[in-house]
Amino acid sequence: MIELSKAEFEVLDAVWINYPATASEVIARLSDDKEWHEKTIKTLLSRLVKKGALSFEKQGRQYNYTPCIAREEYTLKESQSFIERFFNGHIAPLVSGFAKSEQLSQHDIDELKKVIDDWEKQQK
Amino acid sequence: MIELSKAEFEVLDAVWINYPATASEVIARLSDDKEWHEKTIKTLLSRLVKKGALSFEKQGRQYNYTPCIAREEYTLKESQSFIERFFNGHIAPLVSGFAKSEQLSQHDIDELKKVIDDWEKQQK
DNA sequence: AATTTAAGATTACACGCGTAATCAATTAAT
DNA sequence: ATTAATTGATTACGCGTGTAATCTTAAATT
Repeated sequence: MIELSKAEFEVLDAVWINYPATASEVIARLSDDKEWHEKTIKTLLSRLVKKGALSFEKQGRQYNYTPCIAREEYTLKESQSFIERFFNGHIAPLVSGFAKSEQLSQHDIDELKKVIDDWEKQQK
Repeated sequence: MIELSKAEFEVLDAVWINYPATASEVIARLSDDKEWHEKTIKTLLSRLVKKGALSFEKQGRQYNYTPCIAREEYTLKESQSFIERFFNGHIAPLVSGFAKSEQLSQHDIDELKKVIDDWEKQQK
């Protein structure tokens, strides 16, 4: 599995919004939430390329970056390893923890029900 | 929030099994799964103390370590920040990702249903 | 009493990460 | 044609982490 740092993921996340994307586009997308220096973001883009999370094509003197993995794929892998580490591979205890600490809204519950519904339909 | 590294968490996890626990007990508990050197584990115990995750009492020349936080409390915080980072604070998409990739067993579904049931009962 | 052992304290060290600054080269502007 | 600006490449640097080795001191053994 490609291992990304927190900051690297956030940059990749900005590319996922819409790609291919140039460095300046990524910098623009991040400028609202982050106080990162332009140079910092470019460093992170390079590291993402080096790690195989981004590819690029030259367009004049700029690069057009494209993710090498889908967001869903990456977050699934991360979720698996998270749940493995903290809950021995079982997802229910995580949800249960949220429930106990009153972190769940009716909306969350509805969404969860739908997930379960869909799962059961698909079983048949 | 106390920030623990992966290795630190695994050592703390071995203390949570049963405490107070001496260094040798922790080392013994970890020896099955891990190839860690005894010195490595002691380093991690010290770092956990320094970070305020463990406290200890002297017992002769040994220390008796006790966690300063409950496992549930720690994993809840970690889960929150994980779900915030990857799923914008919503838990259902995580579960949904598992479902789509066929990571859910009937048993998981049953447990999730129970969590939902309990939540709804408690709402009334 | 002297010596060995063992526990925790201190030190070590390379690598990844956050956070840029500087360098080199090419394009845009004058 | 020069010069200025901008892009990606390279270099920097302190801190955390994984992974111990060495040091110090007190207890256990002989």
